[in-house]
Amino acid sequence: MKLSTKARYASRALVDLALQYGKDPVKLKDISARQDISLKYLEQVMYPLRVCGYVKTQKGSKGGYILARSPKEVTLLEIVECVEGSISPVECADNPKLCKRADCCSTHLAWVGLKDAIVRELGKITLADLAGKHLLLNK
Amino acid sequence: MKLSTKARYASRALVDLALQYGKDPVKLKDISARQDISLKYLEQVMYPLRVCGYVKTQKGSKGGYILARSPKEVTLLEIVECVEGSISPVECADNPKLCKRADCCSTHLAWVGLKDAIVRELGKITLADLAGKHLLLNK
DNA sequence: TATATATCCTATAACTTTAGTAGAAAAAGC
DNA sequence: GCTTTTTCTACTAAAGTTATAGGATATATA
Repeated sequence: MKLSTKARYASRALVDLALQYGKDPVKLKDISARQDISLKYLEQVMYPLRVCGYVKTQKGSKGGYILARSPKEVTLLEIVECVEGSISPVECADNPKLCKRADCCSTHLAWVGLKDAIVRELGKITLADLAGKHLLLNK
Repeated sequence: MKLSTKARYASRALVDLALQYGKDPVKLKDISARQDISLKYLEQVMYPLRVCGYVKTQKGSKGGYILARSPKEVTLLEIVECVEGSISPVECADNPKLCKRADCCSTHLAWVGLKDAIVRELGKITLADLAGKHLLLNK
């Protein structure tokens, strides 16, 4: 039940971008330095976030990344699911047809409940929340 | 954020045992057949559950496994943690010292919240709940 | 006491995922 | 044209997952 480093790095990178929201594009090199994440790896982490529309990019000199949506509108749930795929702890919670026992299996119900709890928790945390907390912790 | 098959198999095996609670020892061979889990793999899954004291065993002919505690007292959280280790989605939620950023990192707080949500959800589901649901679903 | 049965324990192997490196192409600003 | 930065693909090493296999040990019963 571990979160991948990709999901953790993506979350930290987007909080970093949220703190610069409305300003000039942010170079990955800078995020890489601030967050202690390899630039080359960070590039790969950002890729799906751009495809999903969470960030926009500008190439070349003076280029970089900017948040494509308001920090208030982006939740951790979206970020994690964009990078990792479904947050569901078991395949059958997303698609009961994958398991022939799903309709008579009491643990199936429990895993669905677990998934719902995770979705509720991550779905209520926005980048704006995290950016605000960051400012509190680092003032 | 996937649950391992070991955790899922362990849960199903213990629900199976809960349904026979108070009766004779149950052979792994029977659980294996009912649950469609390889006998040899199931042996490995059960091993930590015995070490943690969730099941007792009797060797030899007429032997098998029995639940060592009342189904009402055993939660999914305990089962998953026994088999997988900590349920925490990130190492730093269990031990902040593992990450030097922990005390100034807003995502750290979010992951701790996520862990708490998971612990709350799995901690409230007992084997008795699951056995009861099983009987409802299969009557 | 011999036999059948079941658990116990360790080793190993195939497969998948994770985490990261590398390099070159493409675009943009100066 | 040069520098900077993103873009895209390929590759690799290490770790984790999901099993299978075989023999040792213990127990009930004939």
